[in-house]
Amino acid sequence: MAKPNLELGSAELEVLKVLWEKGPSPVRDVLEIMHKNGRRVAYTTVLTILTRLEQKGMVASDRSEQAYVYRAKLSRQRVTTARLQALVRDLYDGAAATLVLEVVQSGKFSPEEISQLHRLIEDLDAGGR
Amino acid sequence: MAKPNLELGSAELEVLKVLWEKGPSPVRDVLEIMHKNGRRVAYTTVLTILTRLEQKGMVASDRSEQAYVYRAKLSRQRVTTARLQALVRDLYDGAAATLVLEVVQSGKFSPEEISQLHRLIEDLDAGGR
DNA sequence: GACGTACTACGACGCTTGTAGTAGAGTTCT
DNA sequence: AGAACTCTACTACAAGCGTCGTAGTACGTC
Repeated sequence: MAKPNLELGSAELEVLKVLWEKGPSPVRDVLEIMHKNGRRVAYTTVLTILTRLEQKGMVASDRSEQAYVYRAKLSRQRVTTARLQALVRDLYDGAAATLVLEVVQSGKFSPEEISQLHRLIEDLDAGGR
Repeated sequence: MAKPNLELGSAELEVLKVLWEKGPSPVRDVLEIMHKNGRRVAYTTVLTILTRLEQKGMVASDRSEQAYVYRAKLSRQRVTTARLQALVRDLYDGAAATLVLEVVQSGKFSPEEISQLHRLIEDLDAGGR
């Protein structure tokens, strides 16, 4: 199975996100959700994006109903980790810890998030050995 | 001061990375380092990229020597955190901890790195409250 | 069966990015 | 001075992406 190229534009990502959160949806629904999120795009724009995503193998469509229903073929986690790994690889030569260090030090995390991270890493540290 | 748009293409990022690691450099040096890294590009390509980066305000050039010497105007950390934050915002509605969880679970960290992260987060957790 | 409505197919356009060639200006060597 | 070399400015071009219009098709309603 060919590894799909996981590079996505911002609009493509936004459409995918709707699919992840709402599950398989027709174009109309995707459009409405994007409108609710403050993104003003035309119906045909969403359709075009979905068509392109399908060409890239990232979504699939079913035509049992009147309109095509699109669903994501890649999990959010898959896309996320691929992107992060690319970031780590490109900018840090693979030193993931360094990146996390810088990110955490940037101070953009709330205290609750830090606690959450703390627990998270602790579990990993304990479970991983 | 206008907040620069931190969106960068992969080639632009690669050039910036050289400047971060080697410090201010003329085009020729950047080119040679990229060649050493296995990236076969033409001199003029690097020049074009640097010129564009300068237009975007991400690098500056000095002409005291024969050739322009370019230096990065943004720190690596700045770019990294901006990118990560964009990722978190776009894909996770701001829930950074969730993202980190997924990344760490992806298993791309070595035990040492996990320990390192552990200490890191612990310090933050202690110091932050 | 004609009409309105919804959906899809196709094409188009402008901007960005990756890539590079060519021409011209400046520097150096002889 | 002339040749060789280096550097920059300008131009170009293809691919990718965000955006959408238009035209055609299918379906339900009067």
